[in-house]
Amino acid sequence: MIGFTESLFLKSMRKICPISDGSVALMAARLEECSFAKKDMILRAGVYSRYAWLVEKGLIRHFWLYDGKETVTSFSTEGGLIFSMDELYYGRKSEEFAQAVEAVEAWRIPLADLEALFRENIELCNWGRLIHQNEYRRLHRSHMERLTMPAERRYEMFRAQFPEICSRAPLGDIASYLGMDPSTLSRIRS
Amino acid sequence: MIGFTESLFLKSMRKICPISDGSVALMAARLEECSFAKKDMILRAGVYSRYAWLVEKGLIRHFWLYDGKETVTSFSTEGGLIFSMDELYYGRKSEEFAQAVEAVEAWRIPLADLEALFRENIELCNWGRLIHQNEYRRLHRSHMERLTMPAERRYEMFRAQFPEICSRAPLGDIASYLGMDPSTLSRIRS
DNA sequence: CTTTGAATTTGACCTGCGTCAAAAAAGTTC
DNA sequence: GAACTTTTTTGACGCAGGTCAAATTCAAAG
Repeated sequence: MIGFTESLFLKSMRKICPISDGSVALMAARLEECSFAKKDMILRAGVYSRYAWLVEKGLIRHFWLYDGKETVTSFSTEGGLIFSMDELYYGRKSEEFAQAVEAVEAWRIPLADLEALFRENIELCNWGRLIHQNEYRRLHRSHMERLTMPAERRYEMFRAQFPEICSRAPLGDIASYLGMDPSTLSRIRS
Repeated sequence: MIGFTESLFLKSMRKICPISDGSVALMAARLEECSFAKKDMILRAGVYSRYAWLVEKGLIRHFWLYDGKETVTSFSTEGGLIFSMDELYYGRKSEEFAQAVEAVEAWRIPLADLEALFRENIELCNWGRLIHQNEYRRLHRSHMERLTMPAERRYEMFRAQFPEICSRAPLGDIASYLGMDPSTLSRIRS
């Protein structure tokens, strides 16, 4: 894999907010390359992971297991940050799974190091805050769409906002994310 | 109204994380008492509000207006912080309304001052972060419930988690929050 | 290639919940 | 407390979308 300095990941970090070379170096010093094959679990519910992953390539789906049924809560792709919020913020075991849908290349960083970087470096701290805020907005919007729009319209919205994911993720996962049956989504698509 | 130092609001702040008397004083210096009658709008979509409100007493509902239809997104009560995330984080006009359901007593603080407090004071900053995280969790959970549970179960969950709001808010608002028809909730209740 | 299992499509049927409407109850205003 | 508004309850009915199941296409592994 290419170095962090030339990575797609760093590019997308810098699209969000300014990060000086010094801050990049601080971060890069903690990173370790790693990769996952299709279907590998990156996070598991009921387990401490101790790491966060910066996604350079690939597609990940996040889901809940509830009453034996999977519910997809979000997707991550190039530029995404994978971690268990339960663990980073509350020191609890994760309630969510994260699984590679496509093969994934990433850097991993110990959660404790990430936390320290956030605490000590204002640029990285702001980056973390902005990631969190954007995630909140996505969820809020998706919740509203679920409450106010019929299935077909929800799919259109999704396609408009995430065309890339729409073509890369399997139908079943998208249907689950949108809160509808796979058969319903299949019918909508035709 | 009583002083901020003896307020319920401060008590509930300190339940979330430690706040020294010094930080309290910093905050108190910026506060101004204010109140709202039942049905008063505290935030309006399409408008800059310039303030945040610390709720000492009363009940507020937050909602979206979409296609002429209101959708309740959350409730705030004693100890809650009311502000437009669109404005504080993105400098944009609010997309949400906030309206007093019961008469409200609160302190208001200019958004710019709140931002400065967050930026400069680590205790207040952490308090802000925690509020935000809790809000995210609530939304996440509520979204999952909507995706995975039938109407009746969703109401039970709501009642278990927010018994207070459940008895104070009108049926119509709770139904909207839970994403069901008022008539459905009325039937569930009996 | 062939096999085997998973994902998607398609059809027939069914049901939870929304819609519409009207009556009853509760709250507001003068 | 009478007139009016708003909220809640109740009933009849319909449909979007779920469930079940079988057929088909796709993908991975040997």
